[in-house]
Amino acid sequence: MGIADRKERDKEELKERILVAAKSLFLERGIEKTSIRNIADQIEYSPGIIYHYFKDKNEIFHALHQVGFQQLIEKMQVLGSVRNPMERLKAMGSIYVNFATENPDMYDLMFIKEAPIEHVCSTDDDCWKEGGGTFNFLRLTINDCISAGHFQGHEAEALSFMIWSIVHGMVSLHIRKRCDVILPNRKDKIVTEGLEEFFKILDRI
Amino acid sequence: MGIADRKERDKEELKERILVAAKSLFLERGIEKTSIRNIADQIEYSPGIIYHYFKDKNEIFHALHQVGFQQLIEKMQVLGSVRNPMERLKAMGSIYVNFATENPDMYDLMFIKEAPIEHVCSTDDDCWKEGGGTFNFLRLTINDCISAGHFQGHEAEALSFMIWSIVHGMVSLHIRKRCDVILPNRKDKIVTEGLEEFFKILDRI
DNA sequence: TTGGAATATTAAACAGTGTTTAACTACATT
DNA sequence: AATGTAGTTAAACACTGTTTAATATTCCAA
Repeated sequence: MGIADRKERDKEELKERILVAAKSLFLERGIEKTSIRNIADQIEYSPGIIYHYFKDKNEIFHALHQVGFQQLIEKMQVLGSVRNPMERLKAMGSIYVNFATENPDMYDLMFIKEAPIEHVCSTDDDCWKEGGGTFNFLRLTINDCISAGHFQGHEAEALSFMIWSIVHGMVSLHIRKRCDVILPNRKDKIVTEGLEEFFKILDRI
Repeated sequence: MGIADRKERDKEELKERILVAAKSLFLERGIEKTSIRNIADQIEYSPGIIYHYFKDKNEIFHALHQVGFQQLIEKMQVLGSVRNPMERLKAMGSIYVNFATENPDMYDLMFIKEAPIEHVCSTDDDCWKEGGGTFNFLRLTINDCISAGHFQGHEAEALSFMIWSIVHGMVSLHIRKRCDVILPNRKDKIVTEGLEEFFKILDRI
């Protein structure tokens, strides 16, 4: 059935165009100021059409945030070549912080905004498998570190959560402008400098 | 001039009533779903009146977030009695995490939301002195720890920022529901458990 | 006590928002 | 050519923050 196939492709194509439009608008004006009507204007369709492809606005930004996770996971690929688990952990921290610094709006969407996670919570199938995969990778690395004799007396999962929180905390304070206002003179460097302080601690554990 | 005084008091009173209404609405439905009209309804005035007391919606929530800082700073008072700087640092972490867990919406407003900080940035007088005071208190404690021989080789300010980020990271991942979805089984305990992992590290430094 | 100035308050409008509905158009199949 | 279906739209609904001009209310001096 070639026609049904073509129709299917057309549907996918329009869905993709909606996503592309949503992404470009979102990256240049933020989530709040990207309206359904803006997106519709960009793709030259009427606003109503968007609801035939996405349940609501949250679903669009959930789809977008998945693109962000693909980017992040891809960046993490190089970690396979880092043998020493402690070095791997550090490299992971650097990649994470770099990703957030280079793609602040995407990071915001993935780890701070409520919109995409609300969509996950309301459709309870696979619970944030994108983010879950990333966290699992961290947990495995921590396990390797423990096997290599580091982090004695620690509990792997809670420790992984805490270490994730270190990098998340720094970049989210930066993204949500609490650095600008508390350390205005070193606001741009403070995240990487904070990361170095974290590395100093890792060097002794 | 008694009359002018009374007028001044009346103005202050209405401003206070706006704030009280805003706070109760905000705490039960969030910032986005608290509209100027809702607040006006609550105080039984027309919506326009609010703009005679506050420049815009951001200014209202900036005022509210200051109330939150007063609460936090008050909770921090007991720290004066903790002599050992490392113990003081730990106690500070516990207070911070408890505050965030008990007042998640207030914490969100103070450290995550964009609304109040945007107001700070647009009116550039005293740059977030509420938050600045809290951070300064942490910095002083860290200095005490360094004087007592801890954290050798570290740079005080960047270290303070990183340590702040540990607790902020944990509570903000929790508040913005990334714990629910990644560690659903231990979602409520994970923050205090993460804090314990942090304490374990402090015990060796 | 009354008139006028100043202040407080409001209704109405503006330009936008997400979302739903019923109507309409275009097209593949019979 | 007629029919059924899928794609698309215009219009409406109930909201939003904010500004405006008009209206009440209050105060003070004459």
